[in-house]
Amino acid sequence: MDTIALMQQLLPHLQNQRLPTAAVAETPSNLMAFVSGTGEAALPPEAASTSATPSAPVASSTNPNFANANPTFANYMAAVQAAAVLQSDAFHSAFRTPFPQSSPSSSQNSSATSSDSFLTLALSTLVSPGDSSPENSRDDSNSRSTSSESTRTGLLCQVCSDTASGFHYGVFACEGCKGFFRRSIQQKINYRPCSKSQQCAIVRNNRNRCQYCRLKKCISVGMSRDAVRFGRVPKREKVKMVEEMQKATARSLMDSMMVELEDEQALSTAVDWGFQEFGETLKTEINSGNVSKKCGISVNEKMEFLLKNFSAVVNGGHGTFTKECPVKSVAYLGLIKAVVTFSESVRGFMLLFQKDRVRLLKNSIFQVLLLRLISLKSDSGEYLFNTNIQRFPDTGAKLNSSLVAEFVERFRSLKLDSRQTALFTALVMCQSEINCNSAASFELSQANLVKVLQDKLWMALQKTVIGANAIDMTILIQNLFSILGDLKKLHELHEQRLKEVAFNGQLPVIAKKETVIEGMPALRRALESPIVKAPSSTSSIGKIENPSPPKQSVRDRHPTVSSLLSAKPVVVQNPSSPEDEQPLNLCVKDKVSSS
Amino acid sequence: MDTIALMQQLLPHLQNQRLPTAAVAETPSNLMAFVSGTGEAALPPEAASTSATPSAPVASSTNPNFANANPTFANYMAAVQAAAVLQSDAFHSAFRTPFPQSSPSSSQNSSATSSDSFLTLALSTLVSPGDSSPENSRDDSNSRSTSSESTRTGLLCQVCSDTASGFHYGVFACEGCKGFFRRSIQQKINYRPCSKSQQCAIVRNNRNRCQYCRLKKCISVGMSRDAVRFGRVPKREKVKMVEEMQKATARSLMDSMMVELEDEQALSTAVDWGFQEFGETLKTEINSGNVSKKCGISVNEKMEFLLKNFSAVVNGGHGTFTKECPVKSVAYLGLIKAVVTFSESVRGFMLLFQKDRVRLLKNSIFQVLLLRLISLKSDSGEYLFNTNIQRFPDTGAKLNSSLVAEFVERFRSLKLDSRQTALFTALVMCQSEINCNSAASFELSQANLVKVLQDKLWMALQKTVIGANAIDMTILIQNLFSILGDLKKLHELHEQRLKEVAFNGQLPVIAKKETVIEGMPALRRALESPIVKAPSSTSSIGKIENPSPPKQSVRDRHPTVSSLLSAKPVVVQNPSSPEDEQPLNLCVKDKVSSS
DNA sequence: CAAACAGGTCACCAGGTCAA
DNA sequence: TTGACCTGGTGACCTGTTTG
Ligand SMILES: [Zn+2]
Ligand SMILES: [Zn+2]
Ligand SMILES: [Zn+2]
Ligand SMILES: [Zn+2]
Repeated sequence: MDTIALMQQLLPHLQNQRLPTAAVAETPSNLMAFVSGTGEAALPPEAASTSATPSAPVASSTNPNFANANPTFANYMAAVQAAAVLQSDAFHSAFRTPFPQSSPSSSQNSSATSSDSFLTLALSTLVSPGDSSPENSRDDSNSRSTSSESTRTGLLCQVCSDTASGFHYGVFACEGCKGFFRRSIQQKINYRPCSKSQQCAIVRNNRNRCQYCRLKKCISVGMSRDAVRFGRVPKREKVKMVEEMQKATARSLMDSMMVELEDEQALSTAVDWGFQEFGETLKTEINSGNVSKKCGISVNEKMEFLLKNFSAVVNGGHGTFTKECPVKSVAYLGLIKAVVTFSESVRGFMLLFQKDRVRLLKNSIFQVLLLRLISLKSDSGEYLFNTNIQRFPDTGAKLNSSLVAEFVERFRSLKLDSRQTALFTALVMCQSEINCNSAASFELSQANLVKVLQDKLWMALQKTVIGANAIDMTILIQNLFSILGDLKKLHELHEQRLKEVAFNGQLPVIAKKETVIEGMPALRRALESPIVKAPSSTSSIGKIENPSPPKQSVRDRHPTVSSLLSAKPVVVQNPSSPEDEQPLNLCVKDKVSSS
Repeated sequence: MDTIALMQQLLPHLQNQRLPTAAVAETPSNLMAFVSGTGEAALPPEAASTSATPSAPVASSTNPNFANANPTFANYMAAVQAAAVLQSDAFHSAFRTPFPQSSPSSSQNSSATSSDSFLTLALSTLVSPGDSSPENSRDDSNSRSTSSESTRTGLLCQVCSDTASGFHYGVFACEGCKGFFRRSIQQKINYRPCSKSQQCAIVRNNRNRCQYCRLKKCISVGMSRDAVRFGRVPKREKVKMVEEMQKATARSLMDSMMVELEDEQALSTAVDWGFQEFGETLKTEINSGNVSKKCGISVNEKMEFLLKNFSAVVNGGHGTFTKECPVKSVAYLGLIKAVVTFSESVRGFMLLFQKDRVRLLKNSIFQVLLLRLISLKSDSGEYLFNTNIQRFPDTGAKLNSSLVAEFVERFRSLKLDSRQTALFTALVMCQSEINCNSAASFELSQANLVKVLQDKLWMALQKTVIGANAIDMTILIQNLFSILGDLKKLHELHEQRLKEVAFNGQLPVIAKKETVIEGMPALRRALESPIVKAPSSTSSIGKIENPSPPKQSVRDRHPTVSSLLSAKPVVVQNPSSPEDEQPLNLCVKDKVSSS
């Protein structure tokens, strides 16, 4: 099965992991049903649509998570699941627990369709489950009962948050801190007094970097030679142990994040490396033909094809709406994997729970891909992705493509270097939740963690633009975030719309545009804002062909497409007056033709 | 010091006894003492051996590569043990537990005498030690003992594929890459961004050519300051590591084997070539007088002499039992060397570990020699080796010789051409372990390799007999394997018996024949099977002169001499009815005379 | 006893050094 | 600048001792 082969190619790091037979045993019928339907995935949309009715109950009965998925989509789930079973150990955690948040977030998300499970599933499979809550150390059958028993209580070292081996010198401590403290008090060593204000956070990863602060932490948590406790411990301290553990867990996560983000230089460098790595992977993926099997077309066309179909393919789970080249969702797995890999290069990101990482990625993958694509350069330094607004023939794609082209122009006008682009992309990824109204569903600790990460990334990005027009740059960059969020929404909506059109056989695109935008409150608000002045022109929104309503009033507290695109796509000359009257450029065709 | 580290791994118990830690007070001086001892290890072995800690340097001086260069019996045990250390990737655990079995195969082998050391030693010497576990990539200019010894751990630098010195910054890395990465993160170095597309391959030879790509590779393989691991490696990880290493080794070995055997045509051609070379060498060897110094006798007589005495000479390690012409064992070294050379012409055979090659050759050398001898042809196309059943004067040799004659007749009736004979011989060589009950002692990876090699040879051989009587040929060839195995056993037993006779000065050959066969369960079963019907004739086995007990019953599950020789020596007309009543032809004289 | 911890042990590694 | 070697640790296990 070529799907398996593809997965094997895409997931080399999972190759050497053992087969998760337990997981297979857990959901045998489930998998069988899925696998049996895999073959249909290769069928063109027409054939798949004919079998929609009979196979729909099958899909819903096999897995409740995909209840309202269309049949073709179920086939893709099958392919991915089968491949995941074969390849991934992460399949355990991805499927052992009920699916993280397949329906709640998407249902809350106003613009999200109910069939984005392919992306969710792919991300859940590809995003390594290594977060802090589950123990990654104990997975094998350790024969020793004593050590595993004490370890399994989950006690953490009060000094470094590593797994504690017991109660040493009056506190729960790991073997390392125990030995360190013993050595420290045996030979009365005076450590060098710490170069950085004696306030190093001590976690497992960095506990050996500052002996001074480590000993300080040891003493501060109460380690003492006098506090030794011998003999068997009565079970009266169980409760206290658990409390300590949980407190230590929360603290250790934030400490780890702080430590991880301590070195701003390292953060930037790592992101930069990851972004370049991402670019290489992307080039390879595009050239490999997974995206588009049409061999004759250029790289630029392939990229456009990729972007144009990404949401439809990934969310819809079937081929593109055009008949020219049906693309399977699995073909995009390599792209998803590349994004996941890039996310892992963002220091601190891996400290988040897998659930949150998946959500962030799900909300930002289109933007991240777009940013990486439009910043790709050839060896000679020229952009590989060149927008041509007139390229897309069908009217439906015009709005979307034009917006993309607009964004590309604006983005490139910033002339960000490699590092800045990488940081910006990372920031887009970590801020993607902001544009969704499901932000409240973040639990507190994780929200704090994400906030810290965002702040640090933003700080790092800001420091790269110190200079003459730093303020202008900052404002422009901020604007770009909003543009991106709306672009993503528009893109998804658009693709969904076009899909419907393709199925219905009609092309009421222009007439329906109003409806499309209706489903998107923020965007609608942005679109309506210039019309506040002229409410009579509300109906003219549909007539995209000639929309030049003068933008007015101050920038919205939540700047959106309309207000942002109204700015000149070149470096803003006068950033203090962004309210300049500008035409609304939702349809850029007019603008291009006029300018 | 790598020597110390290696020896510590190999001999942890010695290490424990050696360090006089009880006398030393506390850690710093303790460490100093230990380290100072380490410093001495850097001295050459001669100097170090005079010091207080001589064990490790002495052990290191017994480098197996030099130890087995001199094939004397005194060095034999050392060579085998050292070779075992060299061969086995799992030598860690092998020494941790009491050494499994120094030579289980030879002791388990029922027919092997305790004095087959000459053959083993000769093979160990002649078989080139170049197996796959040592690194073939490093052939240039590294005369350092340290690198070659630490190579034995089998760990390579994940950055440059040089020999890794340990687990540095989260990955296995060499000293060079470790230092490079340390320097890179200490001083925040920004290397010049690589002139050629940032895709330099980083290997040992060119790792200093592009710092940019080297650092990139370091990061991409996961080097990080956060990933450092201090202290002793946990047991589980070490075991896992060794497993991974073995798996990787096995996988690469299997890959190499597959590649080696990919071209079936080349395989056949090479074997054919080698077999012909083998024949030429054999002719030269026989004519040289090494085999028999009696100059007057014919070539045919020399061949018979060779065969007749081969086992005795080679296994016994002294001259023949006859006083007429004492032949030293070393005279047969040329033959053994010829066989070894032939084995090297079998593609893929050199990929096996030396240990296994030696074992295979030891078990098959007689058959291989026999096959080569009986298929030797003069320039005019006539067989050089002609059996004459009446030729052997002493009664003891008759059984053996008769069986050989029978086999020759049967084998030649197949009318195999040169290539087929060569393939058959190679197959015999690679399948020789099948007939031994020590097959279970093969470690898995090597057994798999041998199996692949066997399958490929068998496939190549089968493809040469496509045609009318392909099935018959196949069956006949399969039978020949079993005949050969039993022939070898009989031969060895016989020679051993004769040796005893020679020492005792008696000739109770016929009377003892029963006893001889008693020591060989499989053969005894075969011999007794026809006698089940007539148990009274058990004693008549000794009377080889007139043994025609009717063969009956079905073929044994392990076809042996009796059942196989009972088939007609011509092409089987009716292979579906092998149970046909046939006379037992252990002594072929009767049969030959009757037919 | 068995559980649990202080202390010891020694297989390991980061960082420094210095000749090439 | 590189990397083989050295120094100064580090921490996973082990051993001996102290308690319920
Ligand atoms: Zn700790
Ligand atoms: Zn500090
Ligand atoms: Zn290296
Ligand atoms: Zn380079």
